[in-house]
Amino acid sequence: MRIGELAGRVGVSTRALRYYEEQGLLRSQRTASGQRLYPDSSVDRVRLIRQLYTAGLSSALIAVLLPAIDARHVDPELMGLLVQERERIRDKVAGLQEAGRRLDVLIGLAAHPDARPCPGSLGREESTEASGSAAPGSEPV
Amino acid sequence: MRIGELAGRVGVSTRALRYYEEQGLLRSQRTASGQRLYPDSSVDRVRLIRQLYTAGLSSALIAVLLPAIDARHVDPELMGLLVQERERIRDKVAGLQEAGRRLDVLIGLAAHPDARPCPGSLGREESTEASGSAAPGSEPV
DNA sequence: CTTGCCCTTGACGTCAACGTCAAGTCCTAG
DNA sequence: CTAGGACTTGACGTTGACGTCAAGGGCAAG
Repeated sequence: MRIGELAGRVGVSTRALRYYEEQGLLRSQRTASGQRLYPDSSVDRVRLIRQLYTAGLSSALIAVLLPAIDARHVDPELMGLLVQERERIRDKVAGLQEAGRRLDVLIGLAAHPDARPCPGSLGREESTEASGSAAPGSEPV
Repeated sequence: MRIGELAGRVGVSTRALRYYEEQGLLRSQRTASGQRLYPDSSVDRVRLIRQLYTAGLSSALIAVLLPAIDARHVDPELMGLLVQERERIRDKVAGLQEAGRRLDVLIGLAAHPDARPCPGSLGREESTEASGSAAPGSEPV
């Protein structure tokens, strides 16, 4: 298939596909006149690329990752990056879930305006400071 | 405290703190000479801002969100954005976890090079296509 | 008074993943 | 043959959250 059809199937722009190729993430055959031709497998391939992008991986890392996925083999120097990136993803998930709970509290607040939310579930948790020297009132946020 | 101390405590740059103020996320008192002064509570405040940022929320949304958090009340027009953003976070978490599992497979692959990974756990899942018209060999990726 | 560090505003730079426009080529339908 | 849509490369624009540099003021120690 040509680039427009692939773009339409996956739901990305043709610009993006050319960009992926430029970054070494995607290859293509060419017709005699220079137009790109893709096999059907490119659909899944681009979906995988998108998935890695949305996981926050950079083009450079994806570029070294894809051959490892294809060969089902990682060499040790890549291994470090992989473990490190895995940890980053874990942290990111935790942060997202934490923020998600915050939003849930706010959303539930509107649904049940009477039920008081758990203290500290909306920020400023450890307010255990008995701040004595501050002039009360007129304190900024 | 002044801006440098706040930055040091939270672990962000002074530039970031001024940027937050510029975006309406953070306020400060000023000394007679114009230097910013923050109460201790700003430490938690900035941590909360960082958390919302890392959750992928924009400055604009955080700017309308923070007063709602403070007042523990959301008005209906904000409510829509909130639910929408909640859904976006949920999707993002799912995408991240999926990519995390992919990385886990690769990592485990290096640890146990013999155990064969589950088919499809490394991309190109539904390869159930018996592609008949493709010339075998010399097909691009 | 000077040294030195912290602070101020203003303005321009950065980076990544594309969007967008330009000028020309390819190809299919009628 | 011609219209028009799909394609090519090249190059510049965009966006958000800051980084960084410039030029100057504030302030405690020696």
